[in-house]
Amino acid sequence: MKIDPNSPADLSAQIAKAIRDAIMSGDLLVDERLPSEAELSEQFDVSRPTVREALKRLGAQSLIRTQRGATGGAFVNRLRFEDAYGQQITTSTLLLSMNDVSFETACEARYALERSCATLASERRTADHLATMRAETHRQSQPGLTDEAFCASDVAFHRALVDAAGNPVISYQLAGAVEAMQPLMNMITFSARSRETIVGFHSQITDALEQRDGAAVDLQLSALADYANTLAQSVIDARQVAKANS
Amino acid sequence: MKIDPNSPADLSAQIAKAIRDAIMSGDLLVDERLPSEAELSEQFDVSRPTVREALKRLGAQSLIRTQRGATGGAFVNRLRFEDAYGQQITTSTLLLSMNDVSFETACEARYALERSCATLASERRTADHLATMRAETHRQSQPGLTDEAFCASDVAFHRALVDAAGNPVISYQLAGAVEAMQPLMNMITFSARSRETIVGFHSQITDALEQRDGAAVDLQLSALADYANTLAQSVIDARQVAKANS
DNA sequence: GCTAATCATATGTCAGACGTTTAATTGTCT
DNA sequence: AGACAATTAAACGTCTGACATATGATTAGC
Repeated sequence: MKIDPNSPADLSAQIAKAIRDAIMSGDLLVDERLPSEAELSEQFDVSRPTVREALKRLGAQSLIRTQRGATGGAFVNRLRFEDAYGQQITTSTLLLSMNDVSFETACEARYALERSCATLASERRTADHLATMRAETHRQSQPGLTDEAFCASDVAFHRALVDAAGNPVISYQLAGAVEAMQPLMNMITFSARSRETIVGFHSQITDALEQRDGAAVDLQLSALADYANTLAQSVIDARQVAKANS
Repeated sequence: MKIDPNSPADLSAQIAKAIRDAIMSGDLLVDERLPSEAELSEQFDVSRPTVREALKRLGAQSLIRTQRGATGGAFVNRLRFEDAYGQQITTSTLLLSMNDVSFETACEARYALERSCATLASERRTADHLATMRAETHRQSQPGLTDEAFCASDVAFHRALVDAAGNPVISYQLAGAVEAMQPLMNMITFSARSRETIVGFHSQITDALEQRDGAAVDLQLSALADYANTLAQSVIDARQVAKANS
């Protein structure tokens, strides 16, 4: 673990990189304790605040955790899927909003990826998954639900579908694709009729999953994707008309 | 933007959260300049090092960038897909290695997700994509290639396939799934014969893509996934035998 | 009017100090 | 001897104040 002392600036970035590399290469194992901040500052020949900035960088990526007290310090963190979800969702959401990704593109990506777990999900779905999906579908049919709550329930439904595939890697990768859509979905005002249509799709998907009919799940997801796009397009059209009239 | 001054510790985490929320909610726009560190430390009523730690956290997530000098400061960063790739790959790789994800599970996820862009890729692939894929396939058939180089080329091939779908969101999501497999693939010693088989799959996939035959692409990917699993299984079996004999 | 020196601003870094948390050690009492 | 309480030490969390450095803006000089 060494850094270049002559390079212009960003010592904390260099230190963070050195430690990150050590973690990724296996030089530092999970739950291993890093030297104390004082020791690190001596090793790298920098001040303690600089070391701390480096450690905060790593902490932000969940690569380390810190503990106070006598036996405290910085420890290599076992990165758990649940921990990574949050970051994944944050990043995906910002990517969509900051790069003017169209609803269509995001929707296409989401459903293309989600369809990829239709087969696995129909093989492995448990009663729990079905129960969650039915419960969310039922919630979505309640009158008086706000659009935000409807969208949140929609996300929960699809999360259950993805989790039914029983593959944590898939669940992780799709967390971003599914959840990052929520802000885009929120621009849509869901009429009673469109909610009814979506609830219908959800019911059919759940039924197909119960019967372990992967092809039918895939088909319904595809149809749902088309419908979501239609809804979004009508919103966009309406806005254009409004703009033209103003 | 306010924080709770009575809470026990981790002021920098609270400040980072406050700013992160401001960015995600749209209160802070892309390329907007944050107050200077001195101003922030006054606003939040903390010292400058604490503010700096918060800013480093955000910098680690590429949410902000900093610039030195008179008109410098911290700016809300436009998160680009290319910037996000790196983090995505780092996180995915660590998730696999730290959670004892089996080759089978990772492979299943990777190919399930990758197959989801078979249809789109066959509709949208350009001559460039095909050229890249053929070039990588050719490289893979060169004798004397190290296993690492073979794997790297394999990744490049699949990246081109994914990019052919022409959807940046899909490319981003799959970057993690595809690249994170590389360390796992590296445990396999590719015999001349197994390389030949893989090259054969790659050729057929490229051919199918050229003919815009999405179903065939899907089929070949599926077969390739099976073959990769077979290879990995033989490595695992061989190790078990070796262990039993030792 | 244009170039060059100066200045102001803001980040990058350092040194030293104090507070707080936490576990281990020590000391005392039963 | 054993259990509980007080002390101590290690480490992180934070603060203050300072200096170094980069960079755009300003000003002086030609």
